[in-house]
Amino acid sequence: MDSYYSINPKFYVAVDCIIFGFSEKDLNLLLLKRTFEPAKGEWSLMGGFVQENESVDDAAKRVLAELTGLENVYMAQVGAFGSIHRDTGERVISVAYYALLNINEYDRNLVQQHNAFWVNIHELPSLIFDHQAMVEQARAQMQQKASIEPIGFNLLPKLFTLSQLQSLYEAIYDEPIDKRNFRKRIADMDCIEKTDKIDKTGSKRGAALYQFNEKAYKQAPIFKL
Amino acid sequence: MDSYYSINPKFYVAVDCIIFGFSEKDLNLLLLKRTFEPAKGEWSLMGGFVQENESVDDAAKRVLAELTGLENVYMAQVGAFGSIHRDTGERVISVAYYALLNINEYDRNLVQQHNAFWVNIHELPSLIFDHQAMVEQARAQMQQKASIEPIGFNLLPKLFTLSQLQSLYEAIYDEPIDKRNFRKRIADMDCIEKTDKIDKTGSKRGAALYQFNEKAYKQAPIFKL
DNA sequence: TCAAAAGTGTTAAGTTTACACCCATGA
DNA sequence: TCATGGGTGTAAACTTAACACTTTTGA
Repeated sequence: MDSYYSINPKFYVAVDCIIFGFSEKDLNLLLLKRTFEPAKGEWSLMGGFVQENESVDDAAKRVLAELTGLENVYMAQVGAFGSIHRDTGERVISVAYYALLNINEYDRNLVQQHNAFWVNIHELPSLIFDHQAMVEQARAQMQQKASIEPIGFNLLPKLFTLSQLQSLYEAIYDEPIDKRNFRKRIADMDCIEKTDKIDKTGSKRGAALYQFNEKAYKQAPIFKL
Repeated sequence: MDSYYSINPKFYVAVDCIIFGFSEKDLNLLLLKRTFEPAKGEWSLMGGFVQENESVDDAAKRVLAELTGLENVYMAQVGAFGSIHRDTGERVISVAYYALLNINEYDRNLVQQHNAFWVNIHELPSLIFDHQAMVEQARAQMQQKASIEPIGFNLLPKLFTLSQLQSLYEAIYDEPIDKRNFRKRIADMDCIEKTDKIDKTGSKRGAALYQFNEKAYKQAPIFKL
């Protein structure tokens, strides 16, 4: 049944991952200092080629797992990048995805093997090809989505303090947030609930630990930060 | 220089177009009743395969022009659709785009040759493959974008009445808008300006014709509807 | 003369912003 | 005892939403 299609050309299709982590009150990206061609020695996103036996989404998940050892990570598609000469080698059409993960949970060995490093989002190096455009679009889309859907929690531990959550959103929006107004908004959302646990590591007094309640969110999918 | 890539498979890459028009107070899509395989006889979006000598964006423009005869049409990418069996023939990865055009300006002959028809968005037939998902995503993205960027004007003639503009936004949001509140918001935007022309076709009294001022928008890119 | 669309302001409700002090504790 | 981060409420500014009548004119 290939008769309708076979006059058309075929292309390499890649996926590239914009991997966000949150640490030290800033967003970070997991980037490769390439030890392989093309563009050996330069910085790039983690990427890989789509294979026959996987969907494009699955390819992105596989590539992320190859670098981090993680599965079931939150990912969202940024879009397709299809300029003719975007890859300096051969023509490759790439689909970019961003991933949000807890920066304390990944496979250090794999990351080291790939010569990958967490880089503060305010100190990004030049990236190969159109990877900078991918990062910019990912950042804008993630920011937009984080304001109306509870995706930010993927960047935090299961239990977190309100100060941590506030710092996270300050990093996402890249602007300061008023503490009292922030806490008022949190209090209005049923899906963020206080636990009886206390974090003593961040302050002398100790801060209440909160968690995101998935079920409560599904019952009342209200989220605005 | 293909040595790094050649172990990887290649794929057909297609583009599919969600073509929006505005008529009779409703959004419409330009759809094909297919006269060709695969899925002959069924309804689908206009699509085509990416070629070697064009970017993916350019392929989308070309495919749109093949059907409508139009160039310089507003288009935005919806995203890549890459399930393994999304196309029932061979594996095809498709990138969807939506287009916004003035429903009075297109090449009737080309459209007829392709057996394409404008269909009210509330009366869409079943579509092949994952085209319905493409339409839903396109609709959501267009709605979101139309609220913060002046893309809606692409669906109207250069000169339009405020009633037309209001009907358009009611169609985009699929909900009624208060006339006085709407006109107040328009009055606050420098980029929408009254001309000295009057439309006499829509009412006995006649209505002032307005136009979008691109330069004014660039100087003060403020838009909220 | 009347039907049909154009045009026009005000008020109440709700949302957002700005802002400062006391608390608990470990060092 | 004091430095550090945790925790709390109110009032003003702004934005949004609700609402009804007069005007013009061609049929």
